[in-house]
Parts: sequence; C-alpha cells; structure tokens
Amino acid sequence: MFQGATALNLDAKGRLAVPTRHREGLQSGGASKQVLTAHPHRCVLLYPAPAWEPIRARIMSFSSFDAQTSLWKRLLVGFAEEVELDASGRLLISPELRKFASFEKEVMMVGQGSHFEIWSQEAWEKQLDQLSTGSDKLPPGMENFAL
Amino acid sequence: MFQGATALNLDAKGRLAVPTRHREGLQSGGASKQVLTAHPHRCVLLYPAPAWEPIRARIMSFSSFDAQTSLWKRLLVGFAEEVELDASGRLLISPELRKFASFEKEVMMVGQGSHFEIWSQEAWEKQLDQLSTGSDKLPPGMENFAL
DNA sequence: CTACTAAAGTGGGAAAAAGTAGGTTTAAGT
DNA sequence: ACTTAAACCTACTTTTTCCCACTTTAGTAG
Repeated sequence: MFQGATALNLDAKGRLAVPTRHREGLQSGGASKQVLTAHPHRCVLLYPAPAWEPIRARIMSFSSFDAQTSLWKRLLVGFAEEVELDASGRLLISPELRKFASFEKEVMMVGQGSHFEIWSQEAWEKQLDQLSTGSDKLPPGMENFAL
Repeated sequence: MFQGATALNLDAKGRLAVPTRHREGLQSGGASKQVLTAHPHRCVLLYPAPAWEPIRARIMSFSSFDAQTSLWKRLLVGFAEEVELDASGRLLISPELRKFASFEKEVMMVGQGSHFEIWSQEAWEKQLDQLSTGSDKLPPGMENFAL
C-alpha cells in the first residue's frame, strides 16, 4: 500500500531516486520490474509490473473505434515502459515521458495505494491551487463521504 | 506486446529507423515482412505481417454498402503495403503514406499491443491537447474503469 | 555531546551500443 | 540510354547503460 508524498529531484540524466522505504514495495513478490506510463492529467504513473498487467489487459480490451477511447489507449499503453531500479535504487524516465509530464528537475512522488503518481512540482502546485477556487461541492460519487 | 512511445526522425529518404528493442518483435516467428497502412485518425499503422493478415481478412468481409465502412476499407486495405526492415533496421515509408499522415521529419512511434501507430509529431501533440479540453468524462464503456 | 560507522543519496565518467548521415552501387522504369 | 529512386555499405556522432566514488545524513556507542 503506497502512501505519502515526497519531493524529489531528477538528476541530469532524468533518473528518479526512489525513496528507500518504497523500494521493497515496488519489487513485491520478487518481481524486479516496474512500469511507468502516462496519466491523462499529465502526470506519470508508476506501478509494480504485476499490478499493471491486469490494468493493461483491461485497457486493451476496449473498442478502438471511439475517438475518446483510443486516445486513452494511446496514452496508457502507448507510453507504458518497463523499467527496473538500478543498483542505487533509481528509475530512468524516458525523454518522451518527461516531456509529456513537463518534468524539469523537481517532482512530487505521491502514493496512491496500488501505485504512485509522479508530478512535476509545478503541475502539482497547480493541482493544489484548485482547492481554493470553488471546490466547495463534493465531486460526483462522493456526496455521502465524510472524513 | 508492443508498448512505449519513441520520438524518431525520418531521414531524407523517408525511412524510419525502428528502435532496436522493437525490431525482434516485428519479425516475430521468423517472418521478415511488416505491413504499413493508413488509419482513419490520420496516423500510420505498423503490423508484423502475420498479425495483419487476419485483420485484413476481417475488414474485407465487411459490407461495402455503408459509406463509413467503405471508407475504412479503402483506407486500411487500399494503403496497405508490405515492407521489410533493411540491413540497418529501417523501414521505407511510401510518399503516399507520408503525405496521408503529414510526415515531415519528426514522428512518434507508439506501441499499441499488437501493432504500432506512427504519428507526425504535430498530429500527436494535437491528440494530447484534447486531454485538457473536455476529457473529464470517461468514454463510453469505460465508466467503471479506475487506475 | 561527540565521534565513528554504516547506509543512503548524488554526481559523474567510461565503455558499449545505437542512431545518423553521406555517398556509391544496383536496379528499375521511362 | 538516361534519369530516378531504392538498396547497401561505411564512417561518424550521439545516446544509453553500467559502474564507481564522493558527500551527506542518521544511528550508535563511547
């Protein structure tokens, strides 16, 4: 179960040093591979490979004829890449994904249960800004939700 | 299983240098031939020849009397061309296909499981721009989908 | 409280592989 | 026969990958 937000810096080669406390979780079950892919909200998703598989299978089963659906397939499958932690616990993020999510140097790695979201610092702060502007009403499906 | 997006440049002769990691997959089963064809969304499709065959057969079986269907048939079958990786792992894309998909130099090669889509850089970015404009609602058939 | 040890984070360098470009020959079509 | 384009080969440049070393932080013991 991944949770917690961490501010991190990509190095000059676009590598992301994963915090030690999350490394074991990402290699759950002896599987050493992880999957990076693109999220429609312009952040990057990080899954342990076994957790990603069923999701990918589900996506691929969707129709290719609807324009909106194909766009999601293009993103989620099209940007997916298998990666592996190097000897120092770092992940190499491809230039294509870095460009997609506007990664410069500072990023936020945010636990989301089964996976992580990785945001450019800038985009992350924009997300947070939306809290102050007119988010008084709860989103659909959350009307009966209380903390 | 093809996945991952790669930014590539066509050379002056309209050839596409396929990334090394995908070459083997495109020649699956000793079959050395690939098929390029046109997609209605104005990108080019790339299949290993054996994977294309059943799809072509399926398309040809569709009725020719519906206008929309005939258009798809004309594109998918009409533009189809058999190609082969040259000694340096490059594919020659015909001027007709290049024109159809507005290929200048920069293109994106996007894995889609059984095949690749190849987009001009410009058209690809237009696709991505559609994410910001009105992609709040999930497409039909994906309502219960969660990442 | 300080010093020492160990672990983790960070940066950089070198070797190998892959991508790019140019030019030459061969084939094909007019 | 001449023109054009496709296939081939070679050389060069860039990128990628792997590895090593240094810096910093935290934890522990004196």
